[in-house]
Amino acid sequence: MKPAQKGERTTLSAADWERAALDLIAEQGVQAMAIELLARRMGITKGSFYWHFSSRESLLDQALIRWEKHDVRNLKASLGEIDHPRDRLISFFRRVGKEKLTHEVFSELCAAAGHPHVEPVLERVAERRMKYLSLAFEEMGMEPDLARHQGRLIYSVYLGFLQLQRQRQTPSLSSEEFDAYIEHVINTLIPS
Amino acid sequence: MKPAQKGERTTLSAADWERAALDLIAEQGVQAMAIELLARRMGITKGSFYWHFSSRESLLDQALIRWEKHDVRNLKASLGEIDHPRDRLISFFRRVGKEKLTHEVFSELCAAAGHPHVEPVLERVAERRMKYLSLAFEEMGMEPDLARHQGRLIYSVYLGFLQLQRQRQTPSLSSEEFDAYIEHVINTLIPS
DNA sequence: CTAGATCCATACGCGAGAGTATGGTAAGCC
DNA sequence: GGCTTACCATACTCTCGCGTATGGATCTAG
Repeated sequence: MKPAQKGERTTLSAADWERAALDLIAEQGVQAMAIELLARRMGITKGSFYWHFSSRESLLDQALIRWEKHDVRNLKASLGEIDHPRDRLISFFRRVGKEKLTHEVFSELCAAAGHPHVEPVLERVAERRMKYLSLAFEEMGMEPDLARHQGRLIYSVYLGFLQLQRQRQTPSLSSEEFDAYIEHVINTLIPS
Repeated sequence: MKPAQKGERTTLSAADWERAALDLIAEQGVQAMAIELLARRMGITKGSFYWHFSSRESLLDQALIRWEKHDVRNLKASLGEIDHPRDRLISFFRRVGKEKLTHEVFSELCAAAGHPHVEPVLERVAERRMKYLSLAFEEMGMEPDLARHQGRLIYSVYLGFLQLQRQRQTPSLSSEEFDAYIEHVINTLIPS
């Protein structure tokens, strides 16, 4: 057969399923990740799926692992390279809106906390992120306990923002209202 | 028949179904609110349900209305009576952990944002609460714009805290760690 | 050229949960 | 006592989504 033209059939890999799964999760949430729907989207059938994966849960696990790795890289990239801790914290907030897919997935994962396979992921991710944030505050001269609290606080603000976003109650992501709010958050929570 | 003894059968009302529904939502989330499960819990069958309600969605709607009313009363009671705005804001945070059922329901509703019947409720509730919060900041002498931002900010902190709670990542609700954190939040976000 | 491995299609079985159809029982009029 | 109405039980139908069974097609090795 022709080995890969327009919509030509080329053989799929497990990674393809995982990526498609993450796309669907980003759009409609964890619980909507149905394998037959995925199959239709990829122009294929279930038969393929159960060759690559043993069950729906296993796909979910693999997809989550993939996502988490990506998230770790993101964290290191966007926070690890900046040396001044204040800029690091600011960049953490500015990061909202960029890395769209990764972020939308995360938002849906938050909504699916409680799911046994999702919870541990969220736990690890939150732990990592809060550590990074707290560390930055320490480097700015805060005592460890204070820095830890401040890290948790600022991460909560971030999570709350995501929640409001899910409810369509954040000022549209690139308006002056939005910028003003971010400015306010930074001034309030990040010491100069 | 004896009109109401121990586990005696007495005729059920729509309100009973709504209360049971809210209980179930608090425990297992919106999507787990299945009518046959509810029926089993109440020692009854579906036949009853479809006499009182036309569909599952209509039960959900009624239950949400009931919850929202309750929440409005709560807000007015716990914030309206306190005259000093600073205490009002502090009480808003201390309120977490009290009013257990109402709070657990809210948490699950947040997780179910995106559901067409839930979203508008969350929207209204958030609007009301943020207004209340902003108003308190205004009364403390903030300019309106700043107060609005601060209201949104503190509400976000609250939402983020709920999210962490769903992930079992908050210091156990009555430890000194918890108190210290709350103290920190208050000191950081509420001017004296 | 042929046998095995790879990858996918088709057609089932099955349980959960919504909604329907219909009949039964108890209570209150007339 | 018969009739109506309120309330509930039983027994279905239907859909959705997971998982399985099985066979067909293509590719690669020997």
